[in-house]
Amino acid sequence: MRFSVQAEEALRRGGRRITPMRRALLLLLEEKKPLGPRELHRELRRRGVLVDRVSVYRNVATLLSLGLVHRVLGSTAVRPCAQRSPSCHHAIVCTSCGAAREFRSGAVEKALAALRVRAPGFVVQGHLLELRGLCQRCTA
Amino acid sequence: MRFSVQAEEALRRGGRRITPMRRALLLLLEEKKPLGPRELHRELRRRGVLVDRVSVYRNVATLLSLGLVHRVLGSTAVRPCAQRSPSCHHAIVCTSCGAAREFRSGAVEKALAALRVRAPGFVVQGHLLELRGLCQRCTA
DNA sequence: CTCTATGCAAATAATTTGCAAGCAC
DNA sequence: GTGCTTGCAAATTATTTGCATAGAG
Repeated sequence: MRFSVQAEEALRRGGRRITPMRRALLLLLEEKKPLGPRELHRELRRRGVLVDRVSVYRNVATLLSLGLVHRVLGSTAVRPCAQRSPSCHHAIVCTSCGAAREFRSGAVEKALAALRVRAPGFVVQGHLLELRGLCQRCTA
Repeated sequence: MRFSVQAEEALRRGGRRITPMRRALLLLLEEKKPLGPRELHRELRRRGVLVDRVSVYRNVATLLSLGLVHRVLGSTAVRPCAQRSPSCHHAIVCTSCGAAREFRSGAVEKALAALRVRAPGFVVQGHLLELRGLCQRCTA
């Protein structure tokens, strides 16, 4: 299901409301690469959604707290979470243009599951895995 | 080899100098959990190293640029890199107290290596993997 | 002695908070 | 109508920059 649609449902379930700016924000996150608060703000305004900077901060915080987005390592940029597992993320991020997408790998998941059991004295709650490299377009 | 020792060598190789504050900073990073600039500053002062906040920023930036430390997820805190691979990090981080350590897993590395080959159109340069959970002390 | 590192001051940028008014439901 | 949301103003906090001086090699 599309991210923006399921995110709206999750917001409703959480007692939050669907406002024009939230809708615009979700659509933006859905179609663009990971963006931070200031970039989201700029892009929203460019699209004619004249929203305040502070509201972007607040909404990003809301989405984070509901587990609908997650931060990319080492930055404040966020991207949609796959619904299947709110605490486990596998992303592949371009170090040149910042584009990101999720990926699945049975082998990696299996290895991580095994690790989870063996982690000595550690209760594993989730994990984050990012492959970093150059996407097709940036390679050319 | 101890982090602080190899870090000093790397600094020298990079034409950087070994100052009292750098020595103190490296020792601090070696023994404590991941800390951000302000925490590092506070802790250094507590230890009697009366350094300026700005210098901490500059030195953290230096260590990052030399690949001697890396940031942990979603924060500006840094921790020592394992020397073996500057672009690949496997850390296990406590979501309660912030303690972190590295781990190795042959299974995970093998799976990632396989992935590296199959990543369609993507030139993989490295990866970051963080397990998040509760450490032994925080579980009790 | 040469060149990097540091302290200090100050400019910028990022993020948070309080409150009144607006709008989703 | 009720309560979550937003805008606006302003406070805080984080980070960067310029420049003169100190100190490592």
